[in-house]
Amino acid sequence: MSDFIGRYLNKVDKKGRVSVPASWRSSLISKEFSGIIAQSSLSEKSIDAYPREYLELLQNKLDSNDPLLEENEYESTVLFGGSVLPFDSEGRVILSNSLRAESYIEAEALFVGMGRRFRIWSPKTFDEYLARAKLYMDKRRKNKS
Amino acid sequence: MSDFIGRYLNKVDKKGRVSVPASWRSSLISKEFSGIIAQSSLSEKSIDAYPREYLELLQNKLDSNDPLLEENEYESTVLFGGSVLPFDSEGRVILSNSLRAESYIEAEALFVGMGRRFRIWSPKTFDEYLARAKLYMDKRRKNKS
DNA sequence: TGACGAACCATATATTCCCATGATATTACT
DNA sequence: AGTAATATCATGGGAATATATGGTTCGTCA
Repeated sequence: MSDFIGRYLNKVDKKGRVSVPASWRSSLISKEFSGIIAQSSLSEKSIDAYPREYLELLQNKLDSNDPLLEENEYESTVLFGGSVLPFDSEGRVILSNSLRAESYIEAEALFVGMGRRFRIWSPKTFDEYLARAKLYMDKRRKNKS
Repeated sequence: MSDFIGRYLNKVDKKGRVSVPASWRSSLISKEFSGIIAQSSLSEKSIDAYPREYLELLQNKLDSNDPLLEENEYESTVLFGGSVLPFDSEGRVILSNSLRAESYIEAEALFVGMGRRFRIWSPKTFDEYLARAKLYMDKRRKNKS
């Protein structure tokens, strides 16, 4: 079930193209669509990414709700209103200018697995995040007893 | 399943024409009708849009209710009273003056997927909406435990 | 006959595909 | 084990194609 594991650093070329880690691709390929769904992360300066199947699951959940309720509209917009990034023939995707700008990604993109989904970071921003995460984990470890 | 995913920014020419994202068109083409059903959103300053099939779904839902109830009458009028916007030969639709005025759309139209339907926004108005939506989603994320 | 809308045509732009190269890892062989 | 042969993957550039966009013409209806 955990499709996206590990950390991969790839280059972004001047067209904005970047290779998606080869070992992840099989989880991102289906008959209907091959590629990733991406959007600026709500909580971090990074790109949230997931397979399209993930959205089908959400769709099922949303179908049983009232589509005209405001909260369901918010959800639909945020989840489905991201970017669709199809693979090119060598398994790359194009990160649009806005996606790159909002995540501070320039020449290098760091793919970080999160199980069912993954994130794409600028290496530097990720380092800062990691430092914060470690601090949090440390505090948590000491409080617990 | 989820036909309308992603976000596309297209230009509106002086005749009010705008291209519908090519990847969405196949979901909007059928033998009976090719184009979109659109109307000013009830809740937001945007245009609600969907394929004609979407109306069949709603029809089924309404059929299970009492047609003589006042609220069902309202619903039918609003949902089925939208504008019919057929494609021209290159996959564009014409946004009427009133549709544009009510959604503050001028030179640019932003198509935002919502799964089974989509909305057309002025970019600026959408930014404001997205901020609100993110706030809601963030609150929701934190409440969950 | 003039305004309007619909179809048609032309071009610019963006996207996708295709091929070439280099790097790295893996396997095979002596 | 050491070295050669092979395969996989990342990367880069250019050509071909699809799409978006803008303009013009034609017909219709008021």
